[in-house]
Amino acid sequence: MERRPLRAPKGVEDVYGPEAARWHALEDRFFEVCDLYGYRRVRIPVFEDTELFVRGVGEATDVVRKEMYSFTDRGGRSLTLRPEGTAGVVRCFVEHHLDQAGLPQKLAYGGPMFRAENVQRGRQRQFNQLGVEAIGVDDPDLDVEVVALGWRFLADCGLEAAALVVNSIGRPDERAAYIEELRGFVERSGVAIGADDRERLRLNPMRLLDTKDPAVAEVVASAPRLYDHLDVESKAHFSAVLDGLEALDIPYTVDHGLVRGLDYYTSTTFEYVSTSLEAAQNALGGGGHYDGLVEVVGGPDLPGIGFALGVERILLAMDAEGAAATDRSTADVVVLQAGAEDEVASTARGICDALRRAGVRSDRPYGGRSLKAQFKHADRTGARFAVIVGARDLGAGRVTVRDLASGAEATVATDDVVAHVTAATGAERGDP
RNA sequence: GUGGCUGUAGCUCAGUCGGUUAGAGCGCCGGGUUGUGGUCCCGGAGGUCGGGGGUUCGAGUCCCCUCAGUCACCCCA
Repeated sequence: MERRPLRAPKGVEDVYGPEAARWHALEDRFFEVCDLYGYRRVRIPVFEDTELFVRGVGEATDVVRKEMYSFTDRGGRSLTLRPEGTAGVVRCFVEHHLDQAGLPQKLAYGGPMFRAENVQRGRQRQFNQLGVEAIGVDDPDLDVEVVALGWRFLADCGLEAAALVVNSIGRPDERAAYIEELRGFVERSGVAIGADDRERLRLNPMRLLDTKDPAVAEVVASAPRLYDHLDVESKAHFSAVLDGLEALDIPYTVDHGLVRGLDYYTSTTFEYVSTSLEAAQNALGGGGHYDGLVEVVGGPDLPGIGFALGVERILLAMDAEGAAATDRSTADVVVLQAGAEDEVASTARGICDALRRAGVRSDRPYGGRSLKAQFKHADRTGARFAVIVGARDLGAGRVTVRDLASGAEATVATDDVVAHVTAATGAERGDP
């Protein structure tokens, strides 16, 4: 039989040890902030009907054209591992008629997303996002709330080198006229257009606005601006959003060249970027309005706005800024055995169980090793106390409790161990 | 898909001009102490030198191929 060690597939990664604790802390913090803002958790599937993404995200997008993990199931259905979260949340909203539960529906989600891309720093094939969606009400103040939620969360993460970029890309009808004008302008300019940009011009001319080609960028810089083609209503909405951000002391920069990669975006769009990361992976997250999406998925004509943040990117930014990772201990108490007598083992087992039932994180060094080795194990867990169970004290119904930091020891009746330990740890926490 | 860089112990890495049995630090296990950890001392386990082929008396070292990882382009989180 083949014994070659198996490795995780390219583009996925294991998270373990202190790093896993960091992830959980980050996710917990995110949902706490969501709770503060009234966004309720929604759990949506990891795979969906392929059609959802083709329609929702858009056929012309890179995501749909070449990055989807699609497969056919045994029933012949085409399914796709979700490349992003918004389409699924909106599908959930439509399918369960959540509009009947009152608008706006404010939802929060998180989890892995999948894109068949080439791997590099800050970009995996399975990556994790945290996001919110507010569906059903068109109000610039709701835009402000969504943008603020993400901003405050990033601040909670200790990210100081974060920046907010905002833009408005208007409604599809406003864009249609502009796109023709842009295309004509670029063609008339006579600039040499590379293969990449030619493709963009054909499929998704808006993307030309963030071209990497300096010559094209120069032409685009002098091209007419989309923002100037927005009507009074759209501009009023956008300036109301800006006013709201200012009122909340959230710093932003307006970039009329900010174009997002997914087709469903309309109106307000924004990105959170880290100035402590290289440009290739400086996007911590982004979002915007998606006013046609609910209808595209088969629901009523309702607006929506949301964002998604990349967990890996936030962690990278935290590393770059030197934000401390807290490495929590895995036990408060470790119950050791001096000797292998049955009574010693069963007492140790019982004490450990009693501690756990009392809510004290407890562990035992299994494997019948030397007391010295057991102490080393206790050290590794970061435990505060070691309880030593051995024949010497057990005859008197007692065990030893050692404070691993100070070395102070107390001899305690086996029945009093839980009270002794909870009193000591409780006093430290300041509990009554 | 394209290009650069890197593959030696669990981890980080050294390995001279091609030369005897491939090393170090950390980590792990054991002992010093049969009831006491962190420090210290001693010992031990752990390697298809990414894989295959070639050159050579001799290859971790040179050449070719290949695989993997990584960074970057594109695009994004």
